[in-house]
Amino acid sequence: MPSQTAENLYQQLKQDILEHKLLQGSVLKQEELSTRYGVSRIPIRDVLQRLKAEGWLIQSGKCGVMVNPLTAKEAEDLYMMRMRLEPLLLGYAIPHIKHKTLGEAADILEQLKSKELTAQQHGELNWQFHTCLCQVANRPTLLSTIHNLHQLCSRYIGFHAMQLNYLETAQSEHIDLMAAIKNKQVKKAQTILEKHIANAGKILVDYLTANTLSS
Amino acid sequence: MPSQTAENLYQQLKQDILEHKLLQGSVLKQEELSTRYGVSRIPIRDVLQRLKAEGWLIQSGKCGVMVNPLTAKEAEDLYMMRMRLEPLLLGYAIPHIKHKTLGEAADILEQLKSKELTAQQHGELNWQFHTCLCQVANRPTLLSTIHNLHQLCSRYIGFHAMQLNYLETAQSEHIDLMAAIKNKQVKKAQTILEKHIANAGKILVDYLTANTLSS
DNA sequence: ATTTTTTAAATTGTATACAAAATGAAAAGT
DNA sequence: ACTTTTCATTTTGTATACAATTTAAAAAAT
Repeated sequence: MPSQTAENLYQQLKQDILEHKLLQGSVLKQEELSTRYGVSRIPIRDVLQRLKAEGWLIQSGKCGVMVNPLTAKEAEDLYMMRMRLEPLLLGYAIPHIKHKTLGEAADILEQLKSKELTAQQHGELNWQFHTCLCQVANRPTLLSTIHNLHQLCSRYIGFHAMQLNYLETAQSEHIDLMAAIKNKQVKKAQTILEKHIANAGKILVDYLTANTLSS
Repeated sequence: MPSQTAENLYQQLKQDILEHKLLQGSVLKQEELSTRYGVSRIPIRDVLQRLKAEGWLIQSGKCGVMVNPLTAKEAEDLYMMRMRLEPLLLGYAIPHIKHKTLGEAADILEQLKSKELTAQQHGELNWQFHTCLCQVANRPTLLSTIHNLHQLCSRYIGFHAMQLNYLETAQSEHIDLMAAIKNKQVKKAQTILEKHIANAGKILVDYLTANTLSS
């Protein structure tokens, strides 16, 4: 096993980036992280490599890594990709979705109604909703790519109050989506999902550009 | 800098996977790699983490990594993703493509005609052709995702003689693509590219399933 | 004043060494 | 014969220590 502590370290660092405890654009020193998380530099290095490959960190200068700054452009790219990939996965999944799975999805949707969710909780539930529906697709490569995109997107969600009015529309789109899936209307479900992601992306990108968070 | 030797090690390992010097499905031991490449286990670990995140290696059992086996399913996923993402990037790029860039692309296309190319050389040229056209899009996030997909695909290209008849059709599609780009016909260029990738993917997947390389 | 060069501090890269865990084979039990 | 348990071996995980590189700050030169 990648050793429970190493896995924890990975999750912890990611969460700290999500919660802006590690600020975007800040350069991370291995020694610093080492003392911060109470481990030596080797497990830190392992995690840094992974997070760099996943897009959480980027190279800073000749050596050194920094927390990938949030930009409207990256947000747009991430949503554009999700918009094109998630319907594909859903298409594979639908033929294998059983009533039981739909029930589970509905449950998660219910939990998503709560207004008392942190950004991570919201992101986590949202991902559970999608995985719940898509795990039966049995497409590990596609799934892991999409999972990574989702995670990176969650950095942007909950950046400010922005998500409040977004949640309203999202909920009704999710319900439409569930209905189409139940009726095995693949094309229709894919279109709904595509538009759903496009909407969310547009709201986000507009917000980010309006707040001139660099382009 | 990620130290020239570490970067070399990364490239070397990738190439050895491409050339089947490290066999698909084989479990890699850190110590073994350490002696094989003449470095200690630390740089090996760094590279393993990265290759795992990029999809070259996967977890094997509780600990240990193995060379991700080639499957028709993965190939299909990779091509499906490229099919949906590359036209998007091309769309961003076309408005910024100048005559000079088109000339460079044509040069690369010329080199691609050669029948005396190894699988990697072919893959490298193919990527140069696409990057050459798409770098002006100025979309780093999208580009790096696509780059990774390309690299993973190159494991499948040149798996056998299969690519011979593929190359013929690819060449003419590339020419059509160039023409559409020159005339700034964004939609048309995107459609050509999408179909081009779909074709290549279909040929590959059919070949792989026919040769019953697990599904 | 501005640029270049030098130089010292900080930081990463790597090796060695040891601890913890996992693997696999032998032994014991059923 | 087959399963379970035990135990030795292998392999990974981590810490410490040192070398090489990079950074940036001070000094020198234009």
